[in-house]
Amino acid sequence: MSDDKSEIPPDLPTLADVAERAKVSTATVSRCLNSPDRVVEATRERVLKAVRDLGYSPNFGARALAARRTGTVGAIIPTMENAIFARAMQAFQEELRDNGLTLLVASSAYSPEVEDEQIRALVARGADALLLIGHDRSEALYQFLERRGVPVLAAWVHDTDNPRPSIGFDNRKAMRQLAEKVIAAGHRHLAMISADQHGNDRARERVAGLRAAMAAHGLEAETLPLIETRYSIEHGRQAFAKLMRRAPRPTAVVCGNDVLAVGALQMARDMGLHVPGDVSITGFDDIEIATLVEPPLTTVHVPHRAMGRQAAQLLIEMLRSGAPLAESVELQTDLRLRGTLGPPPV
Amino acid sequence: MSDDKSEIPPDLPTLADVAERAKVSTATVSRCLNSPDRVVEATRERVLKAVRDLGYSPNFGARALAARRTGTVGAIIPTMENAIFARAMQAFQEELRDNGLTLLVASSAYSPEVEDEQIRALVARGADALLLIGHDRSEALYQFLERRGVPVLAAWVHDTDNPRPSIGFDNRKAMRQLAEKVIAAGHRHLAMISADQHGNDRARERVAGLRAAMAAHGLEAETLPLIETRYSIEHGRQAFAKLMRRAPRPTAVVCGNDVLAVGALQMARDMGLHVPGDVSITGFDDIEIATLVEPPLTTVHVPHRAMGRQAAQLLIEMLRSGAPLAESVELQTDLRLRGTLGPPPV
DNA sequence: GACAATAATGTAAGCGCTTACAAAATCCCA
DNA sequence: TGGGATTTTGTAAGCGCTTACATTATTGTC
Repeated sequence: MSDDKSEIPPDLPTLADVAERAKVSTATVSRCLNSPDRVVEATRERVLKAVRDLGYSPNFGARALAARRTGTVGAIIPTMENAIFARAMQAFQEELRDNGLTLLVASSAYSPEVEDEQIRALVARGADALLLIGHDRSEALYQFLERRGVPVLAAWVHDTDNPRPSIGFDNRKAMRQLAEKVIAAGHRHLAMISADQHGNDRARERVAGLRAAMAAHGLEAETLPLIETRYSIEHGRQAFAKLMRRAPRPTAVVCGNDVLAVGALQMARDMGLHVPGDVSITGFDDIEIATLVEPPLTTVHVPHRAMGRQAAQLLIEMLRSGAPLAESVELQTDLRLRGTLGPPPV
Repeated sequence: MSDDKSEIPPDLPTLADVAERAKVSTATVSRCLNSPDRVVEATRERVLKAVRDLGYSPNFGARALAARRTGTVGAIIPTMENAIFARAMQAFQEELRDNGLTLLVASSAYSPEVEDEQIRALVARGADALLLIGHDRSEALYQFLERRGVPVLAAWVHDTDNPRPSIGFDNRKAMRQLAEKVIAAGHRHLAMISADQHGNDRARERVAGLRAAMAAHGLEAETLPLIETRYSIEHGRQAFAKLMRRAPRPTAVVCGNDVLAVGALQMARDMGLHVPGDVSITGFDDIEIATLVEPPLTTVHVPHRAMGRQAAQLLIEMLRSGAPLAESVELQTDLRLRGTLGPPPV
C-alpha cells in the first residue's frame, strides 16, 4: 500500500537470463541443475559459469509449481521446549539435509486440535511428506493426507496392531520391562505420573505396560494411583507431592518420562524424602538431564538419534518409491538402572 | 521411473474449480481467501462454501510464484540439541504462527561454513525473512541477503557498535556484572571455559566482559586461563579437569554457558571437589538444567521467551514495512545468584 | 431520476520453472 | 561410409495462483 521508500524489487536473474548468457535453452539450464548427467560436460560448464556469474539461484515457488513438489519435509512434535524430541529432530534434519531436503518443524503443544491444524498448515506450505509422533489422530486427518498423496511416518511408536508405517519402539513392552525391575526390587505400592493419555498413544501404552507388569505379579493394577499431567518439571513436582499424600504411601513412583521424573525427584528432595531410601523414582527417555540429577535417574533409554536418522531414511524411501506404505521399523530400548531405584524402605 | 503401482496423482481441486462451483471468477475466489473484506458477504459465503465442499486448499508453489512471497520465515540456530535456543524458538514460532507465518529452522552446528550454506538454502527455499544468532558473518553473505531483499534480524546480541538490526542483550555487560560478583566474593584466581570465539560474537563478548571486570579490579586479565571448547556437557567436564591442573589452581571457573557449567560441576563432583567450598562455578543463560543440578547454578538469566516473541514481532514489522532496517532492541539480563558461587577456600 | 463516485467483480497477463515431445547431433558397426 | 540407435539440445505447453486494469453494479447527491 503506502510504499514510503519502497525498495525497488531486486530484479533477480531467472533461468532465462542464464540460458541467454550460456547460449542454450532454458531446458538445458534446468537439466544442468536437476540432472547434470543428462547434459554434456562442455555445455554444463558453460551453464554453471553463467549461473555463477549471474549469482543465479532458482525461484522456489516456480520450481515447486512446475515440479509439483517442494523438497520439504514437515515434522510436528508435541513440544520444542524440552529435550525429548530435540536430539531426534537434529538427526532427522541432518539426514534430510544430506539428501537435499529441508525440514519444516511445528509443535502441537500436546493438543490434538493444534496438531490437526499444524498438519494442514504444513501440507498447505507444500510439505512433501510428514513425520508425526505417535499414531493417535482422527481418521479424517489420515484421509486428508492420503487424498493429497502425502506420505506419513509415525515416530516414537511400534505397535504391530497398527498397519500404518512407523519407526519406533514398543512403549508398552519397554515400560513393562522397567516395571518388572521395580517390582523385583520389592515394591508393592506403586504409583504413576503420566502425560494425559488422550490423543497420546505413547502415554497410554506406558501406563498399560506398568499395569501389565503389576497384574503379572499379583498386584492390583486397577487401583494404581495415577496422575495425568502436563509434561513439565513443575507439573511433575506437584503430581509427586499429591501422590505422597496417599495412604498407603507409594514406595515407588514410575513416571511417564524423564521430565516428570526430574520434577518428582526435586519435590522429593524438597519434602525431605531420600531417594531411593524413602521412595524410588523412575523415568522414561533417557534424555540428558537423567544423568545430571543426583542421584542419576533410572530410566528407559530411547535411541533418539537412530530414530531420527532412520525416520528420514524411511521417509525418503517412501517419497522415492511413491508408495505411501513402508514397513514399520522396530527399535530396541534398554534399561538404564541408576541411582533412583532401590528397595522399598523396610 | 518404474511406477510399479504408481498412485494416480490425486487430482486436487484448484482455484478454478472453486470459482466454477461458486459461479464467480478466479479473482474473486482469490480475494475471498486473501482479503475477504474486498468481497461482499453473500459472494464470500458462496465461495467459502465451495471451498469447503471441494476440500480446496491453495497450492503453495503457485501462490508463492504469483505473490512473490512465501509466508515463511527462516531461523538458523547453532544447535537444536540442547535447550539454549529451544525456548526462544518456541516463542518465536508461536508468534509467527499467530501472524500467519511459518517457521523454517536449520542448525549450523556452530560452524560458520555450515551456517553460510544453510542461509543460502533457506533463502532458496523461499524464506521471506531470516532470524540469525549473533552478528558474526561474512560481508558477502550480508550482500547476498540484501540483494535478494531478505530482511535479517540478529538475536542474542545487542551491540551499539553494530548498525544491523538486532534483538538481544549486551553479552559483555552481562558477563561483566556476573564477574564483578565473583570477584566481590573474594576470588583472585579465575579461569574461564568458553565456546570457540571464532565466528561467535556472543562468546567473544562474554570473554571480554570477564576480562574487563578483572582489569577493573587489578587482576591480570591477559593471563586468564581460558579454554575454548564445544558446547556440550562432556566438553565442559574435560575443560574443567584441565583447568584444575593449573597452578595456581583457579578458585572460580566462569563458564560461557550453562551447558559447560553443568559439565564442570559434574566433573568437580567426580574429582571430589566441593562446590562452592573448594571451587565456585558460574554459567550463563539460565536454562532449565541450571536449577536442576545440585547445588543450583549461579548464572545470568536471559529472557528467552521475550526474545523469541519480540524477534518475531520485529521481523514481521520489517516484512510489512518493506524496510530492511529496524531499530535494535535491547533486553535486560539479570543475575541469578545461586549455590555454586561462594567465597574462595581460605 | 440522472450522474458521478465508489464498490464489487471479471478478464487475462504473467510469475519462473519443469518436462513431454521434437529436432539435431553424435555414435557405432557392418 | 551409410544409416539406424542413441545422446544431447531445443520448443513450448502448462503448473495454479495473484493482481493490474477493465467492466459492471451499487450508492449517494442534487
